[in-house]
Amino acid sequence: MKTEIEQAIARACQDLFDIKIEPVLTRPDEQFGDYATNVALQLGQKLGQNPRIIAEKLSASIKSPAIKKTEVAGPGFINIWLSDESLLKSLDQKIAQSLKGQVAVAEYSDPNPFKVLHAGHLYTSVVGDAIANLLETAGAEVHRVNFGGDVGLHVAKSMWAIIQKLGGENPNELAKVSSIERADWLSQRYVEGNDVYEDNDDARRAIVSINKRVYDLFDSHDKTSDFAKIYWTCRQWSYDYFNEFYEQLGTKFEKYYPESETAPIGLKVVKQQLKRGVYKQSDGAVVFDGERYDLHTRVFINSEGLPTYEAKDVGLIMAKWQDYHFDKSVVITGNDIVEYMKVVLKSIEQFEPELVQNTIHLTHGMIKLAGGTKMSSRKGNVLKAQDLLDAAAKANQKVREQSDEAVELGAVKYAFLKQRMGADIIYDPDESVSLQGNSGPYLQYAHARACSILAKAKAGEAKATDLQADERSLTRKISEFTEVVDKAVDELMPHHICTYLYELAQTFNHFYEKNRVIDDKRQTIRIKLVKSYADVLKNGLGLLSINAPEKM
RNA sequence: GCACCCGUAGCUCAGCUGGAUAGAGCGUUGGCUUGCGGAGCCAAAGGUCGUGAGUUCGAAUCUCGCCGGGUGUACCA
Repeated sequence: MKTEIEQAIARACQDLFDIKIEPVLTRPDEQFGDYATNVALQLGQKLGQNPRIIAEKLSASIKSPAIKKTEVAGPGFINIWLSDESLLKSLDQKIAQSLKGQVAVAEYSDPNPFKVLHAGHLYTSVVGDAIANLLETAGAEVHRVNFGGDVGLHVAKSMWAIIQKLGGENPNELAKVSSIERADWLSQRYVEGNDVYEDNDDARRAIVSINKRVYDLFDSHDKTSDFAKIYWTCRQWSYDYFNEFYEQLGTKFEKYYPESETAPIGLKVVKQQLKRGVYKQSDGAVVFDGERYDLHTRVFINSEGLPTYEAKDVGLIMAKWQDYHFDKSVVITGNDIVEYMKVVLKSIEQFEPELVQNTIHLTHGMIKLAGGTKMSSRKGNVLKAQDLLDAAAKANQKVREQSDEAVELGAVKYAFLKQRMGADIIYDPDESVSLQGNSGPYLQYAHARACSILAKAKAGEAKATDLQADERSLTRKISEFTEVVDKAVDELMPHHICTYLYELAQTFNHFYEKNRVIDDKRQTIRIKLVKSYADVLKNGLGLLSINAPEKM
């Protein structure tokens, strides 16, 4: 519908002024019609003529069967009203398959084995999943992947503390940790290891040596020594814990890229490109000279010959490229590594420009709890993923006096998703579960309510081609859905969906307040609208991976 | 020091490829009320869009300076 009108405007411009233009259609205030365009204002500048006069001429010559009338307003806007019939027809529009045939990779969450999942992981898991959904709904073949450090200093710190706790390298002692305790038990060990690393020289030396031993496990394919048994068992515990978490959230990864896999790839690639002059030696390390591009210079291989995070990331990116040859790769991380990522990508651009061109790095801010409540674990101020979910459950318990996982999860997800990604998020549990206001549960309830209406009335054949004012407003709003999805896909910004769904629910509630549906003489058309409304709510929430129950 | 991000109503945020009176929610104040799920609806109050310039017919939106906050800046991730 939208493109049809855009074409009609483009034709009129061509005929009248012999100018090729791609008109931009916006959805204005309802009083200004269904669509509006400012082409006349743009043309006015180009042609040096009064935009209002241009608008008048254009307005008279835009021809499309879908249009009921056009009007010139303000400095030269052309406002366009669709016929009721075509507005109704637009309810059946499908989401544009703008990414059909494309392969997309979405990498998000990226937790480190042996460590606890914090609020940032929860956030990127939720948003990443929604973004992957957007790519999927636009027709792309989407691969969800995850990255994490199963080797490195943090693992060595954990391993040191684990061995202390077990009274030596006694893998059999691990059996004493029950399965439900494992995740907490591991994160405790990391905290202990991290503490001694800072305070105790002997322990630090021991940890450094453990770090090497962990890398050696991979080189020697050791799965059977006592040390190896401890490592592999605990590593698996971590992955079990992650998978359980993702299952709870309703997201699923096709593949994990552990650092143990990407490190050798990165090392190899960086060494190859060192010969070609992309990277260079400096103070015994291998660096990329970012300063030539107004970026930082960063170390990719340290002076001991070990790959840094930079090289591991090169390995990761190359592995994804080899595995998928993607048209689009989306990486979602915190915004603290934005400068870092620019350097890594700039270096790769020197030898795989197409890969970098197809890569999009999206970043988010910190997740904080409203009211400044310190949910600090014993070390530092990390807000854990579970703390946040617990806070939602507690808040929900308080208002509804019962727990409902679909509602709590919907509340958290929506609270994260409704905000444009980029800046810090202040999460307010009470507000998120609240049944009034712009919240997930509000929309879930709105959907359940619509379903309840539909359950009471049979949908008939709706033949009406004219609409009453409130019906028209609702229809107009529902018909915006596919355009909003297009925009969200285009920008990879799920919050557009949230904003829209909330406005839609408000529009519906406004309609429903004054207009009877069941047992009204306009029942058939109204039921059709309620059905479309419920479908859009369900589909929209679905794009956000939020459940839309029929009853609450 | 330099670089990047952020600064819109009391609070939390939309709006940012420049366009018509800057919009929501929460909170505050007032109204609707035996309802097809009132978990709703209507209304009011509340804004120098951090600040000062510039570009433009037109700036919350683009450019520059300044102020405030955050992050990053060579062998951590």
